[in-house]
Amino acid sequence: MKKKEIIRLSATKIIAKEGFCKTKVQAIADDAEVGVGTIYLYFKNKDGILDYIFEAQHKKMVAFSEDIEKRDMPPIEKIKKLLEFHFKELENDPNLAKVLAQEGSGTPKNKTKWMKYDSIGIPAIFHKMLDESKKKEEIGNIDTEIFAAVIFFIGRETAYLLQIKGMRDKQYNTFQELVTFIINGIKKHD
Amino acid sequence: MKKKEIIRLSATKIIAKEGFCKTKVQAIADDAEVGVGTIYLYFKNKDGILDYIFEAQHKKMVAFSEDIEKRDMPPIEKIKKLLEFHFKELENDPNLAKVLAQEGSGTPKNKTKWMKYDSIGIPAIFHKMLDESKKKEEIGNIDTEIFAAVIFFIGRETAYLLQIKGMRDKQYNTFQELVTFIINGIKKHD
Amino acid sequence: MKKKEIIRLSATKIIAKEGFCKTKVQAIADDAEVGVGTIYLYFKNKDGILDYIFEAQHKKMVAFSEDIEKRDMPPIEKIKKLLEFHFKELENDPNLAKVLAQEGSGTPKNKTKWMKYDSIGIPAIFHKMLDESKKKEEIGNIDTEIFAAVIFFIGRETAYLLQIKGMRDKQYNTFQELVTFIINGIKKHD
Amino acid sequence: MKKKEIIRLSATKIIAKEGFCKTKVQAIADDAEVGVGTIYLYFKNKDGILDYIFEAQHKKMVAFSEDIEKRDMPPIEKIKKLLEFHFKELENDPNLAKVLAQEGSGTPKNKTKWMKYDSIGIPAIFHKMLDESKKKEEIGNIDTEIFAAVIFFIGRETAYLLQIKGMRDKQYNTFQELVTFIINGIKKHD
DNA sequence: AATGAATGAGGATTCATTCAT
DNA sequence: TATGAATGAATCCTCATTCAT
Repeated sequence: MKKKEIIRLSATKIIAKEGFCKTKVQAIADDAEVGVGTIYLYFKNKDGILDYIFEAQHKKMVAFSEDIEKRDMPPIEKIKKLLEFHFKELENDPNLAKVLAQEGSGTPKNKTKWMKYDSIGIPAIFHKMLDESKKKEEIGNIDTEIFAAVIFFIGRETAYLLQIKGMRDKQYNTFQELVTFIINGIKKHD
Repeated sequence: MKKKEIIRLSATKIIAKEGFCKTKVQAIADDAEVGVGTIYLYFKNKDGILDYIFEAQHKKMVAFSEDIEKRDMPPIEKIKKLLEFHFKELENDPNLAKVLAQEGSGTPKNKTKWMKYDSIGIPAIFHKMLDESKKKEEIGNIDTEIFAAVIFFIGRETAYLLQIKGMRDKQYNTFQELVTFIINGIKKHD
Repeated sequence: MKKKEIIRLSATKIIAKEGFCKTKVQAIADDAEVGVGTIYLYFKNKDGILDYIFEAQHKKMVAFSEDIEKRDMPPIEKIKKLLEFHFKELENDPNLAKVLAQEGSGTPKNKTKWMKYDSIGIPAIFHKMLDESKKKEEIGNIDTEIFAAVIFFIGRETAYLLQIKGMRDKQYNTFQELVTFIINGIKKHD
Repeated sequence: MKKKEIIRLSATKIIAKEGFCKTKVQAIADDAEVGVGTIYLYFKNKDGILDYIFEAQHKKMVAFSEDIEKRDMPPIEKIKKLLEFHFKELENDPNLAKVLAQEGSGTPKNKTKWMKYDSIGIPAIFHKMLDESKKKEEIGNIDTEIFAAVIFFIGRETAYLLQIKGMRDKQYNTFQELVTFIINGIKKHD
């Protein structure tokens, strides 16, 4: 694997455990089995590492959503598919889920470029889908912007919670339940 | 007001803006208009300040939930009441919402006593209520432990989001919609 | 003495011995018998210390030249007086002389505020005096701007040389000879 | 041209602009269009590059002085000739002038072999000539050792000043004036 | 001979904490 | 109680130097 990716994975692991602020660049270097200096060959500074973690994940999500957009299905099904992908990703890489949840929740001011873009970009995808779905009267009269963000964070938090609480065995069910919960929560009720 | 409370409020304000790690004790002292040394009269260390913020809020929540428990009403109504209180609190003090959401999401290892207790204690209350509600078949067959935590965090996250996105005007509606969303999401569907 | 002055003196001593680049802030702190942190209470950064050394000396020189300007004497006498003061200063504090000579000779780009002002300001004083003297035909038709700078540096270099070469005993004579040398060098010769 | 010479010229250029301490070996490599590693084929370390710059110039000066020594002319004329050569060299390569002036002024302790030798060797030549001249009573009763060094540095400093102040057009005259200044300064006055 | 990716010792700076007043 | 000047451990980042290719 490329050195940059090795560093990204080690950083994700350490930051998940310690939190970004408490993570020492040296610790990442040690885990990645490279010298500290090497990290600075691939990243401008410590923030740059976190930024890259967000960038990598963000690009994956966007690629998937673009793919889904092309397909012909009811908007609410698209939302379901995206939710499933979103959750599946976080389920597969719990460290990543932790980092995205923990470090993505700062004030915009303190966010790096991709952190900002991530917490705007992904919810924006959900937002667009929710609007479509609302137009077709599949879902009730909710504030789609806020709900898009809420849905986005529910996934991250849950992946993180399962991890924290050592409930990895519960994961499959939980994510399915969560998708149902969200779909039920937003569907039009008479 | 007591000095300790003045410091807590200043700390909440600054930490909300900067994040705990980047917050300098000096900045809190400046905002509270006391000397740095004074802070150390009331708090053992920097972590102690954050701990106290969680402690204060946690105690409020517990007091309310104990009050509600005594009353006679269907469990799902209790959940609704607690949710409304939870949201109302965060709505009234957006800085507090930010701090609780941002700093509450660390690894247990890095959490101070009350931070841990807060994210165990409050969800535990929801958990108990959800279990009762499940027994009475008001809600579907969900993993109540996880959902308790999810619901707890949805509140924090949303209060925080509204604040960040500068949508304070949307607040009243959003919180109502959110209560509906959650209640619908968990209710038994045929 | 004020802490800031103690630090300035220690810095002058160490920088004279090691050169600015090789001087460690810790070494200055050790010599001044203060903590490293203390230095940063009084100076913005390492450069700030050097800057202050130049500032302090510059102000002394300007004060003396303003004093001399008020007096009534032939311009060439004023030059002589200023030269003598200039040399005397450097003679009394050889470490200072070294620092001013060594670190004052960088590219403007690398100079701090007062370093720049010093190597412009002091020669400017000589320049003005030389122009006056030239008008009165005391001195020959030389490029006064360049000579002002040359005279300025001769002093610094010489003080420095005497120090380096361990010829402190020669000092008194040398500086007198140097004044004569310069005065003879610039005087009108038939 | 030989690689070593290409590197020497690039180093002279960069060091003149940045100062030795702030010059990065990589920057020299870039300017010389060679790899960093290549530099270490020709020079033991960074100091070695500076040393070589002094060595090259020193050897030129010594060659000329040896040539002049053989000729039959009054000592003061020899001094004049050497001064002219000294100035002409620095005039032709302003970057070199800067480097010699800036980096030649360190404490002996920090000087590399040739840096030391340069500021001992060249002044020694002047010293010898001044002594001869003094014996023939061409010049006054000055401390010839100190004046030799002073004269040596005046040249470097002036070449450097003209460069810094962007007065390249003034050069020819200035150097002539300077020779006159020095000769007048040291000549016997009745 | 030539390269440049990799290294890690070293140094500037920060900031939580203390303690004399 | 209240203060803030002083401290120094801790940490990011740089850059001279090496060495496998």
